[in-house]
Amino acid sequence: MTTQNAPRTARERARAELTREIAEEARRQLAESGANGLSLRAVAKALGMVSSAVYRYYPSRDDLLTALIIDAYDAVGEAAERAIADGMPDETRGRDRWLAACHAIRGWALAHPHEYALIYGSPVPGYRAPEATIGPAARVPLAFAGVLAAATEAGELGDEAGAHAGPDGAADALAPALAEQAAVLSAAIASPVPPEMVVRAVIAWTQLFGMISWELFGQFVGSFEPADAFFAHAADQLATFVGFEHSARAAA
Amino acid sequence: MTTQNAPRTARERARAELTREIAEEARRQLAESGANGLSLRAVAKALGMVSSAVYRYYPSRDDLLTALIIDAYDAVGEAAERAIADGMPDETRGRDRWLAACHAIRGWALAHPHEYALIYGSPVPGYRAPEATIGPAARVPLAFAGVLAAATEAGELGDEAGAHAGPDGAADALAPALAEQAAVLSAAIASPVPPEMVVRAVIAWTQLFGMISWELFGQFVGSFEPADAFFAHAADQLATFVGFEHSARAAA
DNA sequence: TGTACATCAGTGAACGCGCGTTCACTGATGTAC
DNA sequence: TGTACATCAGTGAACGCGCGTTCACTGATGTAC
Repeated sequence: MTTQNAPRTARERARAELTREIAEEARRQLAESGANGLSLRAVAKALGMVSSAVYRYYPSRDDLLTALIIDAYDAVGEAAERAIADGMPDETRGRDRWLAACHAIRGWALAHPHEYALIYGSPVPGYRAPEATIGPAARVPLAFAGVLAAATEAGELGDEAGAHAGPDGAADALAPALAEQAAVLSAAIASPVPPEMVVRAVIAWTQLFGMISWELFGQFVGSFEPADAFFAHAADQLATFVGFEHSARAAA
Repeated sequence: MTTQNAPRTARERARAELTREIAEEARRQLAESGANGLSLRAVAKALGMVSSAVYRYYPSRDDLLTALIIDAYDAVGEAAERAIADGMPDETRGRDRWLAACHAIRGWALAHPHEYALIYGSPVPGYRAPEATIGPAARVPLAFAGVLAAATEAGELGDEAGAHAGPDGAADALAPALAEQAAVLSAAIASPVPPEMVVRAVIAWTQLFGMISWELFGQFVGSFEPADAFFAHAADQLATFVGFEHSARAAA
C-alpha cells in the first residue's frame, strides 16, 4: 500500500516518500491517541503541510486507516514468519517454532499496542475493512498453519498428547457442523492436518490473542501483571494441548 | 450507580428516573455508534432536553461512560452468577456450572456487543477507569473462582485430567514468579484452589474471552462463523483442561 | 537544446458539522416557620 | 393552612475547539515536438 516499485522521476520519488511519511506520522499519532484520535488535519500539521494536501496521497481518512491496518497485519505477520523461520536450524521441532511465533506476536503487540488494538481490538465504528486487508490478515494464521502442517508430516503431532478423553473414550470428537467447518478450512489451505487438530490449533490461537489482549487492555492489573511468566507458561501448555510433542521426547 | 434507594419527594423520584433514562439512552446510542460516538449532546437531544441539562445528572461525559461501564460489568457478572446458581440442583457438578457460565457470558456478549467492547475491547482513548469499576469488574472472575473452589472442596477436580506431563513427569510445574502470583491471588480471595489450577483457570478464562472477542470482532468470518459449535467444543475442552471431571464420571 | 503545453503537488479559504462545557437566567418544587 | 425563602431542574446562548472534505488557485515538474 505504501510501497511502489521503480519510481523513475523525481516527482514519483517524492510522492512515494511522502506517501510513506504520511503513513509513518499517522502511525505515530495512532500510538498516542488511538485509532479514533487519528485525524488527517493533525497528520498534515505535523508534516508541515496544509490539510488538503494529504488528499493528494490518500483519498480519504478511511483509506489512510486501511493502509495502517494493512501495514499492521503485515508487520505482525512478518514477525511471526521470521520467528518461525529465521535462525532456526532445519531440524527444529514444530513445538519450538510454534512457541517462537507466539512469543514474537506478543513481543510485537507489546511494542505496538495501538497497532495491535487497531487490528485485533474492537472495530473502529463506521469503518468497514475492505477486501485488501484479507490477505495480510491471513499471514499469522497461515504461519501457524504452516508449522502445524510441517509437524503433522514429520509425525511430531502425537494424537494422544493433547487429547482429553471423555467417558466414552472419544478424545475430542467434533460435532458435525464443527467438523465440516474445520474440513473446509483445511481443504482451503491444502493442509494435511486432521480437523481435530485444526480445531485445537484455533483454540490455542484464540487463547493466545485473548491473553495478549488481556495484558494490553489492563485486565491483568493486580493479578498476573507482569505477565511474562504467565504468558510463557500458557503458551507452553497450549502447545501441548495442540499436540506438539516436547523437544526432549517423552516415551508414550 | 444509576439506582438510588428510597426516593421520597417527587423531585427525587423524577431525578432517579431521569438519571436512569439518560443511562439507558446512552446505552442505546453506544449500541449504535460505539463508545467513541457517545455524545452528551446526542443523548440530551434524544431525550428532548437541552444538552446542558444533562450536567445536572452526570458531571461530565466521562462520568456517564463510567456509569455505563459499571452497568455493563454488573450485567455480565450477573449473567454469569445466575448461570451458575439459578435452576441448578444442588448436586450439579462444577463442570456443568462452569460451562453454563461460559455460555451465559457469550450469550450476553452476543446480545450486547458494544457493551462487551466497552469493557473488554480496546480501552477508550483518554479515559481512565476510576476505582469504582474494580468491584463490578471482579464479578465474573469471582464467579468462576467460586465454582472452582466448590469443585476443589468437593473433590471434583481430578489432578490428572487436564495435566500435561512433560518429559520429567512434572505435569505443569509453575515458574517461581508465576507460582507466587497465583498464590497471592489465591490468598486474596481465600481460595482453596491450588496455584496450578488457578493458572489453568486463568488460561481458560483468557481463551474464553479471546474466543468471544474473535467472534464479535469478526476474526472468524469465513472460517468458524457461525461459531456456536466451535464455542461449545472449545468451552468443553477447556473445562477438561482446567481439571473438571466429566459429569458422567470416567474411571481413572 | 529550446520552447509550448500538460500534469500534478501544495495553498488557503471556506463549508457545514458536532463536540464538551460554562453561565446567567426562569420557573417550578420543596421546606421552615 | 399560608406565606417567605431556599433549592434545584431545565433553558438558551455562547465559548472555543477540531473535524473531513471541496474548490479555485499558483507554481513547479515533466513531456513532446
